[in-house]
Amino acid sequence: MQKNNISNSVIRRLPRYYRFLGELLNQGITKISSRELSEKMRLTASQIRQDLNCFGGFGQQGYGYNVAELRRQVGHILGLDKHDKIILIGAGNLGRAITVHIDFAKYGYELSGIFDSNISLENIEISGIKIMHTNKLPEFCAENAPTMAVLCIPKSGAKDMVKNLINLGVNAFWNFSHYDIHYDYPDAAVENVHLTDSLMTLSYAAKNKQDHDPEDIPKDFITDNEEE
Amino acid sequence: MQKNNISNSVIRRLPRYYRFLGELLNQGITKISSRELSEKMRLTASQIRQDLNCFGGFGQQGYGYNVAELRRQVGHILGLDKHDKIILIGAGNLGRAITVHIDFAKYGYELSGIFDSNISLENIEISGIKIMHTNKLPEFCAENAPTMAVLCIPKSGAKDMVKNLINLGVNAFWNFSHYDIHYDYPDAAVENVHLTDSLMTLSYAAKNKQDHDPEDIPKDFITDNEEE
DNA sequence: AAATATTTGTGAATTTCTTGACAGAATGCT
DNA sequence: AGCATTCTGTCAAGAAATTCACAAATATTT
Repeated sequence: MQKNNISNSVIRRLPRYYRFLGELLNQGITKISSRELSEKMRLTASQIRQDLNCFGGFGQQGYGYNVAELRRQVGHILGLDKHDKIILIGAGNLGRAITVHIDFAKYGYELSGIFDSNISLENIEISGIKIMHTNKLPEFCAENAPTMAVLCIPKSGAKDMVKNLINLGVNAFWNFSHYDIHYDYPDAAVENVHLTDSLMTLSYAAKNKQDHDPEDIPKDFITDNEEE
Repeated sequence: MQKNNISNSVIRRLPRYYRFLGELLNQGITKISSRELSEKMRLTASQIRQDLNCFGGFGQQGYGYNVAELRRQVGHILGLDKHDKIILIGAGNLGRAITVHIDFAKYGYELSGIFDSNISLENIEISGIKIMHTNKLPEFCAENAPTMAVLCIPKSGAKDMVKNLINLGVNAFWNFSHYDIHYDYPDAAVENVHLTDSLMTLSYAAKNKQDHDPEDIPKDFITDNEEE
């Protein structure tokens, strides 16, 4: 079904398709054409058709796309129907905010454990999950086999933690620390989040908005209409 | 100095350059060639030279780039030396985490106010800043003239809030809500943050890692070596 | 039932982005 | 001081991403 080399550009757009389709579904819209969707998402109809066709022909000529079915398909492509277990390491401000703010279940993950190396946090509950000390990780992973970890720890402790987790069978990392996992483990699936990059990009946009023309909004900034 | 049409691809790379240069500076490295930097950042030397030359010739043939000076220049391009005021709207979990976790001063912004519509949060302090009720916004903005706002509020209240803020002189938004500002205010500078997109992209990578070849890591995933 | 409207999937054209290659300039070694 | 080495800035080639254009298929109207 899936052509073997999907470009990164396409993959990065899939979550946005998924969100918009969810929104349409909430609004009770059952079918949509690439043209209509392109207007809502502010991109070209051609791009939408190209993107979707990397994975198969989900549409029907003369009709368009069935919203529910297309969303299900995109979700499947993204692996949102896997129902894997995920753990979170580091129950500081960021870790707690992510625990509360991100609805993991909505994206096919079960947040099954929260860990911190600070013994004084042990047994404190966040969103109904008790924080465990990191020395409980081997036991927990042997029992629950989580495949993904959210890293909300400082760079200093990250290297050892990743080594540990890799050995315990975790091979995907949502990495809010600034340690570069790929340098040591090129085979792990890694998504680095650098919120400050986003802030700096905004700073650039703000500066260049003030200075000159109120024209040419870079396309990536025109975006997003959504649920939640 | 700045050629008028800098592509979005280049702009999105600037924060990463800035981070790496900061790291080099911390390590006491005073000069670097595009080749050396390319090895550290895992991209081509040609791209680095091409990118930097969009903004001017910061290097010297036979020598390379002066790290401190280049970092200062990139910071200036990004507008990190503006020292504008920024406010944060919505003191929920996410808002509090951002307040504590993001070092705004490091990127040229002074977090000067935190606002929430929940009256019971009034006067609670986060990172030394007292939460104010949102009805204090007009007075506060008249006095302090913040130019940027971090939006940590639900989509439902976002539209009215943005309208308000625009009228109060705020024209840049770090938008964690899922309301699409650009639909109504095409001239505002907006950076939308969709953490769940990042999670879904990771899900895709994790799935396709398990399934087949341990080859072809998409280039965007190989990344980032950093301070903090 | 035929005619007209839509709308997809796809190959080709176009545009954008990245990489390669090298002249010219500065460095540092002997 | 001369010579080999390093390294930038830039132009041109190559690769990748996006858009255009249209045939084939379905839907809708008359």
